[in-house]
Amino acid sequence: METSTTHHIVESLTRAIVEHRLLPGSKLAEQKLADHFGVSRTLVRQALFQLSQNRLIRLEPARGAFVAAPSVEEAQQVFAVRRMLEAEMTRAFVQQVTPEQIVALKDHIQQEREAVTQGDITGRTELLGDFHVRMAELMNNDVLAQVLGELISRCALITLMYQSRNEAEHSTDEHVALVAAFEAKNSDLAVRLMHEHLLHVEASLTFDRKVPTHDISLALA
Amino acid sequence: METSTTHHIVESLTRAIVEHRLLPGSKLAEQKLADHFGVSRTLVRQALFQLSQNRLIRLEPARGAFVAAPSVEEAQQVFAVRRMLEAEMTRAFVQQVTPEQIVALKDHIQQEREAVTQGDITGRTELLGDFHVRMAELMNNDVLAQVLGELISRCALITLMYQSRNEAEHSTDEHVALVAAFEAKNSDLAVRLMHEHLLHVEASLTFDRKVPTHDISLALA
DNA sequence: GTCGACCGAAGTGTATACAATTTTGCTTTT
DNA sequence: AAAAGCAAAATTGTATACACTTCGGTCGAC
Repeated sequence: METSTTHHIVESLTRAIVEHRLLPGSKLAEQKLADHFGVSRTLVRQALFQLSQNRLIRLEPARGAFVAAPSVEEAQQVFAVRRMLEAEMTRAFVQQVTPEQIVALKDHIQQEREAVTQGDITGRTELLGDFHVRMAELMNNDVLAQVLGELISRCALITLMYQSRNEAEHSTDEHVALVAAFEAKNSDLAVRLMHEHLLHVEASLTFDRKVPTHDISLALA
Repeated sequence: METSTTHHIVESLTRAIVEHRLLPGSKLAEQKLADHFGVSRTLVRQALFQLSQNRLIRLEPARGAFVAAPSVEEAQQVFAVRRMLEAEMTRAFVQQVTPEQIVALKDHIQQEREAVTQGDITGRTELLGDFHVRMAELMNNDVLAQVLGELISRCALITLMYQSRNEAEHSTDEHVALVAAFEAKNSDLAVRLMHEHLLHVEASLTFDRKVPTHDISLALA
């Protein structure tokens, strides 16, 4: 099972959703997607099912697939889980940090800066999330990396739905401060910085505007 | 999408795997399952794909589906993530605990005791894991409950692969101690107890025996 | 006698055909 | 004119057919 064709469709749709080329609430008709990718509905259905597991789309019985529109409550819950998980991840990270890991994270931050200066919004958002996944990977804990990756993938859609002011530089600065705390092996400081960092990211989202956005956007699309 | 038939197949296979009626490494042939459930391969394939997302089975391209055999490393990683996540979950739980929640957890522990005295091994294992999910549900955080539920579902297979000595009573006792700490609103104590509890559960597994168990068990089955 | 290649059986991967449900637009009725 | 009902079109759900890969075994060569 698990062919590369299906994976390609998933990747393509994921990018389209995260890059906001497909707006939340949009219908994803199977035959149209099949025609577009030049495959049968079978493979499209596999891809849609996989995307529904990632919470990027919603499947309604006998109605079809729609781009997900995470509610404010769900967004806040995702961030609450991230704060719980990443606080302790940070503590464990500092306890076993190596100079090579510091270098790897500093490299990553450099990539973030380049994306910011080049105005690459999509790549920037992705890199900012990847910083956290990279930490998990550097700890050699695949399970942690996977779980965190799923959470952050859900955050990507949330961020793109609710983000208001430009906050990329701020996030990168906080990443720099985090790495400094890692380097100093100051785990209490690192945990606190991580906790505050995630609070800042959540706070930068504009939950206040009344958003049945997806219904309207469906009409516009 | 998402019919109830597929869900029924998933449930049935899940029970069979968790109850060890299907041993790790066993092949799950699509046509045989289709005949058994009286449906076409289409629905079986959907179910198998869903089970692979839950990490209960492994899909090998052009080879088929096999009951998963989590490695020792993966088991340890899952427990490491649980410790990170549940430590902070516990802290948050104590901060917002209500008398009703305490009652709910005590009720749950009573159920655990009944399963233990009745020798209901499967129900007992499930209830011991559900205690942790119940905490997440009581916090009104669906995302947390879902993420934790997935981790604990993976633990179920791990536990059944590696568990050695009878540890159910011990776990229930530790749940009692946890609830006592919740009731006293002693978050530091609760966090420490939860951390140690998970260490105990992991320590009760026998990672030492050399386990290419799944190959052998395939031969036996 | 052992190793290797080929052939058949079995099983998976994909496409297509058919059934069931929903959606849509028109007709009819009030 | 608005609403309810009905029928046709479109879309999803399921089954089946066919192509391709893998697995087992036998036959043949060395």
